Amino acid sequence: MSTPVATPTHPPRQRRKEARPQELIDAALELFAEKGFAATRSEEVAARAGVAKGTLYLYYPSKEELLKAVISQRLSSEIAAVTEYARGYRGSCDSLLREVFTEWWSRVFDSPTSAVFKLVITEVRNFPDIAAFYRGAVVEPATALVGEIVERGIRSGEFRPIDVHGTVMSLVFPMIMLCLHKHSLGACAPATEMMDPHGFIRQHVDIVLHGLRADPSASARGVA
Amino acid sequence: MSTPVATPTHPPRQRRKEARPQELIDAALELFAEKGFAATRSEEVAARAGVAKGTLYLYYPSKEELLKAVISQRLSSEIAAVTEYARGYRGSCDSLLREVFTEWWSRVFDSPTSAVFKLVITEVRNFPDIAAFYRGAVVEPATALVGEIVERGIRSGEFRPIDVHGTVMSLVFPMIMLCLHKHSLGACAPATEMMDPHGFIRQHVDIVLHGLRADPSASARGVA
Amino acid sequence: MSTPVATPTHPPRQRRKEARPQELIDAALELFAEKGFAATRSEEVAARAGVAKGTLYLYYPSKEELLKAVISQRLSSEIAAVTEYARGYRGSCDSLLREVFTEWWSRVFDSPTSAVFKLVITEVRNFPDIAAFYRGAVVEPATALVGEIVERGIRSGEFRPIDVHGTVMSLVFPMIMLCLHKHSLGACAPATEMMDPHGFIRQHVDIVLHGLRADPSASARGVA
Amino acid sequence: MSTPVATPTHPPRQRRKEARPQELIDAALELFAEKGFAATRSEEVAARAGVAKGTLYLYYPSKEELLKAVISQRLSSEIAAVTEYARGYRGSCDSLLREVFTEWWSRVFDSPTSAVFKLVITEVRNFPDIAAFYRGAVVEPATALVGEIVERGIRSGEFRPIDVHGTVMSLVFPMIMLCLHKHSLGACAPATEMMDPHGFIRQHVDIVLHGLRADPSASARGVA
DNA sequence: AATGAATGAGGCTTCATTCAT
DNA sequence: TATGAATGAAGCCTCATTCAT
Repeated sequence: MSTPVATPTHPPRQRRKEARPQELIDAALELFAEKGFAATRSEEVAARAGVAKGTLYLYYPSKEELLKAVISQRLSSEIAAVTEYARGYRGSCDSLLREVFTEWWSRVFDSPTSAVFKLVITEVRNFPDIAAFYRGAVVEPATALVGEIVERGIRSGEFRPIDVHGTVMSLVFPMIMLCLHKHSLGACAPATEMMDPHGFIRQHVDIVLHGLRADPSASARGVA
Repeated sequence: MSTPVATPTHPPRQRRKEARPQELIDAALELFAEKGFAATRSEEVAARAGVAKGTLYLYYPSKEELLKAVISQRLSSEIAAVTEYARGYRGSCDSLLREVFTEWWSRVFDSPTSAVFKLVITEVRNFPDIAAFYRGAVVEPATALVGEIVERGIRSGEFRPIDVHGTVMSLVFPMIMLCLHKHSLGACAPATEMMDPHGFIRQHVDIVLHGLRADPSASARGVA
Repeated sequence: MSTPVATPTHPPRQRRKEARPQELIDAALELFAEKGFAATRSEEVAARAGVAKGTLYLYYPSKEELLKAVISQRLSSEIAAVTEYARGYRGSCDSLLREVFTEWWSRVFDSPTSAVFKLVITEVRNFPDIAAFYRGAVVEPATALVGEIVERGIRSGEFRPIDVHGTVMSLVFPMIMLCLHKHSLGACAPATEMMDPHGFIRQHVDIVLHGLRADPSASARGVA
Repeated sequence: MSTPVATPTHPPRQRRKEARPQELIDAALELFAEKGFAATRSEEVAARAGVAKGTLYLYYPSKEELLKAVISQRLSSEIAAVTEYARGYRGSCDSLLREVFTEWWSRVFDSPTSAVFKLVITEVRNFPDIAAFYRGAVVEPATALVGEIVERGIRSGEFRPIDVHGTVMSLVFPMIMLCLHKHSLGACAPATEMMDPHGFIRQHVDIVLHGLRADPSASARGVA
């Protein structure tokens, strides 16, 4: 029995102009990825960010603009970071690819960024702006980065000659799928949690790189 | 593949009511996959199926029941067909897996079924019923089918010892990703259409099976 | 004590597709003129027209379009009718003007049309479309009609030479003011109802026409 | 009419708080007359007065109180001034009326006061307080002032016997209409600006007074 | 006294669903 | 059985007002 108060107690107002945009984006990413953009009410986003309905609109002029901010904010920085990471690496393409994917995976899977993939898959068709942005800021740089390494490996004879773009997708697609899974079926209650995702990715990269290796006997024959 | 003239086109006036449910499901799958469940108006579904708004409700009691019908209808039959296809196959696990995936892929990618994956990814979290159904009717049988073949390959020494479940995912995930892509980014206008999907899948399965082989030189011998 | 009914009794639905638009326009005119466009809730309009909120939007796509329909619907027809009425009249300009204004006034003042003037005055600045329409469909034809009669009277020597456009306004403005008054101060409760409006207009036209007459002595001198 | 350089412009930093209420009222009158009370945001009023949103509420407890202040502030003083002006005038009623209306018109039309009429017309029905105030402080004194002059003219034989109240309206209504016009249609862009308003009013008063004269030939003699 | 971030009631509009025809 | 007019709950967004700074 708490002391009954007649006056409707307003939650204490906080002025936090600087922090709000990020808090709203974080809340929105969670909810949009969980329920979809259309099924998320803007009031829910505000509530999860700890503000009132109207406050959201002080920072983003509409729910749609919020969506665009959510998507553009997370991804570009990750790609840039990994590209930087790969620059100037010395060693075999095999080990560089292992490094790159391990790095990327560690940044993405356990972070909220993993949810962005679901959001993009789900919403591009409704918001063409997003398609253009995602292609230019994510798909192209990432494809270029990995594609160049694979290409180098083929030219050096480390990998057998094979379609480069397809190889990139063979490497990357399962990682994205795992992100999607995490935010869809994987988030549904009574799941026998599918193996350790980090272990899976390590094994997946290993299998693919194994499958890329130039056939030693063939190359032996070719060299001989 | 198309039967040019023979299809018995029923005159539109006497389209019999037995065809309606399937027409509604087809229309709904297209639209739900394109725009998402929440963003699709039930009137649009009716319109695409060629009936009036009210008619939809004579066949499905609510938009949500329609969604469940859409998802449950397409997938179970495919899995059953492929399982049947694999039963009693004689030959190497490598070639069986190539057969199975080729068969499955040819059934799924170019058919409306490819859209179901996007729908499931998008909507499971909002409709827990769907998660249960999808796990039981799709994930488990499919995983079991492929997993058993891989396991057999390992036991027979054809494949190197490796985590089975992970291997299944390495094989399957890119195929699902390609279905998702087809209905999201891939459907957005100015796309350099990513390679031929059938070619990609053939190469992907090849790379992975290559990476699974117990002894490269042995396989080289086998191939040679 | 009426029989209590548990089920929420829905008012009987009526299908009246043909009659709705006019009913909605009539309701909207009353309310917009009474409270102003911005202060009228679209639900009130619907309620006064005897339909539910959503029904309004089956006939007009937005509150603003409803406003435009309200304004354009009433006025054009009145002007046309009066112009028709004046065509082919034979007699003095003085008596023609009396006829025209009596006719116009009898059509407008006691009908809902009187409210349109308030609406136009109030809302033109917010909706430039309305200004263009009103000028073209009302101001210009009406000014032309009356102006031509006055001009004829001047040329024939029946009226003294005087600015024509100003004269038209001297005649018309009090009539419009009376319409405005009827829907503003005049509608506020404890009013000593200002004289009979019809009597006032008759006297006003009489005074102005009196004031327009060519000075008999002057013209006598001029003629002599 | 403008005093070019002499106006003591206060440095904006030390604009003293005594000026604020008038600045707010001026800003509010402009905006309320332009867009209507309901369609004007209180933040706009504050901005036009050069203060922040919150500051408005330090001077007026609500938007509605601000409206009442706007209306009551402007008009009473004008009436008083003109009444004073008319008191003790010696000469014909005809010339007194010309004087009075010229004086009143020169005070009102080119000043912000002209906007008050639109505001009253628009908002009385929503705010009954305003009706009472306006009747008592404006309509009655003004009617009384003009009515008495007309009455005197009739009793003295200068004007023909005619309904006094109606005559007052015949004189005054076009002036108010012109004020309304200035703030509605007249403010909409591509207007062939209707004649000079001052010229129009002079002619209008002339026509009406002409129409009031007891005997045209007598007046002809007077003029001649 | 002044500011402007924050609040939340309230209005416009959409759309799943119902039901008279 | 099929239709589509009608309904009203619910979501997006605005803005008068409050209050921490």
